[in-house]
Parts: sequence; structure tokens; C-alpha cells
Amino acid sequence: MLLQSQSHSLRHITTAHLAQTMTLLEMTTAELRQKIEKDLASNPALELLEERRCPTCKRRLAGGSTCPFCSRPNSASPDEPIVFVSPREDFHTSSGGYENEIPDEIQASAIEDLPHYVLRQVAPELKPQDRAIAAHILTNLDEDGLLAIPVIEIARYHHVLLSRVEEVLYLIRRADPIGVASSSPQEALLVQLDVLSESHPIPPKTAEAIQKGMNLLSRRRYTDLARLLGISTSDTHRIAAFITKNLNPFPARSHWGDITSSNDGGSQAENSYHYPDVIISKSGEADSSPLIVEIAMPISGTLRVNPLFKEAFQQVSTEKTDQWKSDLDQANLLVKCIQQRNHTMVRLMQRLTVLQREYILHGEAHLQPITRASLSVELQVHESTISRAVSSKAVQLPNGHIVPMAIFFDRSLHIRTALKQIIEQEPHPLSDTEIGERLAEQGFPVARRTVAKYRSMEGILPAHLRKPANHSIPQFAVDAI
DNA sequence: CTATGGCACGGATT
DNA sequence: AATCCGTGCCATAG
Repeated sequence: MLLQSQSHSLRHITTAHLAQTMTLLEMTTAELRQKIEKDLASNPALELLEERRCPTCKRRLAGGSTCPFCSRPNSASPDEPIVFVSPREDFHTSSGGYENEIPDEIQASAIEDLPHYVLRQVAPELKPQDRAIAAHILTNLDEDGLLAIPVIEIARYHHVLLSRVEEVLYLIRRADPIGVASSSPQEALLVQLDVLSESHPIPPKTAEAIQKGMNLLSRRRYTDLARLLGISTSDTHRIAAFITKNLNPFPARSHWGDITSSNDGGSQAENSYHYPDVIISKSGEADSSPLIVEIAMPISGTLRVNPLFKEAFQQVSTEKTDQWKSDLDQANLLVKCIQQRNHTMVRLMQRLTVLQREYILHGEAHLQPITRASLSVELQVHESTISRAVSSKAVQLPNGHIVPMAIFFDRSLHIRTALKQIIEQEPHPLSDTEIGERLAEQGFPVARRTVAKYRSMEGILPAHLRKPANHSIPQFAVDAI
């Protein structure tokens, strides 16, 4: 009986192991963090060891004992990136966050943080009695500049009408990171759109697309979206291009490469999918200096199975063992799967950074068209593993841009950038056929019809509508190269 | 008649 | 098995 149940549970573990490895791999770092926190709270067999810091640079350390920043091997071959797993907290500053820590007093006075920056802008227009409300709002922003608490809560706390809070919010949302303190990415987009519409032309139905089709939009279901709005798919592409070019769903982040691909069924898809799961930085200024790749860990400290619990389990009477055993199994499983997840991510990124080094350093034009399938044979894993590891994850590049990891596998992006260049440079509006010829000269043989598709993807109007050197869409957030 | 967009089909990808 | 992407054919606008 005992043997039987044991073998049964073992088999159960291995199949569950597979299933969980896959789901963990699909998860964003932020999602994984939520799961771990939940498990930690509910499962006594799990234990979170205190974080360790590197003695010299004070940086938090993950599982390993050597700090990759301090003992950075400068002599490493430039082609081989340095890849390591790093706890999450180190990433809150999206760019330039790797300097040594600054003492608190200096930081407070020298570097103005987002809440103060916004407050200074709105202060003149703010009624004195609303200052407390504004402060309340601004102290409850998350790292993306979105409002982390419900508006009604603020009203209740200050014993004022909802409308008064809304008034304050209206002011704040129009301050510099436009859309700051919105309660969702969707709302942030709408505010930005509204502000932008005062000075620039907006493609028709854009607001409607955001309002009604936000989840279709973020999952790039353009055909479905077109049907929903009753417009053509190319108009939809134009809208999507306009949004990614000019709007930013996370006001506190200066750059947003592209709307990431889907996340899940849509239950709580908005709050976390943009967070970079991998950060790539340069170890030096030179082109030849090796890249540093950090896989963001969902938590700081070391997660492990509590050894005391394991001991106690041996001694406890058979009464409660069932519950304990399942807890123990669960804990083991989780730890193991997380290790496996990290391992997969490290290997994946290692290979990716080698293959796409040119793109990472020099931009979209140098993107190599590679497929997930080709990587899967190199890494000796199943294709679906790569798919899962890549889907719904974001990567931060050395230039600060955050792009979906899927961009590394985009087969047409380099052609599209070539197309953009051609259109920018040529003085006389080229027809699609002519553009196709130019592209073929550069080594990209594409059909005329495809040129049209790429064009509309980039939000570029057809030849007869872009008369003399008039570039289609107003540049709002110009990305510096 | 030319330039484009829509629709649909087949192959690749997930 | 479902979905995405490049392409060809046809209709329509200029």
C-alpha cells in the first residue's frame, strides 16, 4: 500500500513536473513572482532565504555566490555574452540603473523622482485644498506611472466626492509623462490620444480601437479588430502603427518598442506584461565589449525547500502525512521547475545574443531572420519550448528600448526598416512597384503586394497621398538611434 | 491604364 | 490543429 502510493505519487510528480515546467516557462517574470508569493504563503514547506548582497558592490545576488558585476571577466571573447540570472529588484530603474547606490539624501535632492516632477507641474493649477489628494495619487503610482489603487478609495480616504478626485486626476494626467496616474494602460493611451489630437491629425477610429478593441490590439489580432470596428485591415494596421509610434501605455517608461504579443485569455492581462524579463546591456563602450544579459528573477533571495520541514516530515505520525506530503512535493516541484526555467532562459538568451548581436547593438536594420525551429535544433529542445519561452516576454536592449522577445524572430522587420529608409530618402513619391524594385536591389526580393502590406504596417500612406516629402505621421516620441 | 486595397489560398509557424 | 504571413487575382479609384 505504502509502496504503491509512493510510486503513484512519483509518477504523478514527473507528469506534473512536465506540465509545470511548461507553464512556468510561459510565464512572465512578474506573473511568476505572484505565483511564488502565493505558494510561499500557502505552503509551509517552502522557504525564502534572505537575500545576499555582494560585499563589494552591494548588489543583490541570486543563487550563485560570485557577483557577475564585480568579477566580470573582461577578457571574455566579445562574441560570447555574459549571461546570468539576477533578482528582480535591481531593475526598477530602467536605464542607467547600474551605477553604485547613491546615498538617500543625495538622491532625494539631486534626482527628482516622478511624483515630485509631476507635482511641480500641476501645483500652480491646483487648489490648495486639493494638494493632499494630489499627493495621495502621486505616492501610489507603480513603476510604470500607473495608478495602483482604485480612484474611489482616494475619494473615500479624503471624504470628498469622486468628481473632485477626478478633477485632480485630469490635471495630473495631462502633465508631462502624459497619461501618468491613469488606472490602466488603456486609459493612458486614451489620455495621450486626446492631448495629441489637439495638435496633430489622428487616424479615424483610433480612440474607438483603444476603447473597444484593446485586447485585440495588444494581441495583434488585426483582422478581428478590423471586423469589430467595421474598417479595413490596412486601416487597422495604420492605427496600430500610429499607436506604437506615438503613444505609450506606460507613461513612466520613456521607450516602448512595440505592443507585446498576448499574455493570457485576458483576465488580468494589463498589469504586468510589459515588464522586461531580460535585460541586455553592454559591459563597455566599445563595439567589441561583451554583452551582459540578465535574466530577471521573480524574487530576491533564494527559494528552497525548508530543511526543517523535511526533517519534521520524517518524524510526524501518519495522521497528517497526506497534507504534508503534498506540500513537500509541491515545494520540490516548484523549486526544480524554476531552476529549469532559468536554465532554459539562459541558454536561449545566450544563443540569441550571439545570433542577433548586430541587431542588439545597431538596430532593426541588422535583424537576422531566424526561426524558432532553427534555434530549437541548436539547443536540442522542442520547438514548443522555444515558443513558450519567447511568448509574452519582453527584453530591454542596451539602448533602453523594451521590445517583445518575439522580435528576435521577426522575419520581415529588417525589410520593413529598409523600406522605411527608401521612402525617407527618395524625394519623389515611389509607387509600391518601384519600392519593390529598390528593395530587390538591396537583396530583398518581395512581391509588389507584400510591399503594400509592409507599408501599411509601418503606417505609411500610399504614394499618391504623401505628396512632396511630407512624412505621414507626426513624430511624437522620436526614437533616437 | 496604373496603383492599391480586399479576399482567399497554401505553406510555414506555433 | 490553429494561426500567421506572403502572394496572386480581381475589383475599384484616380
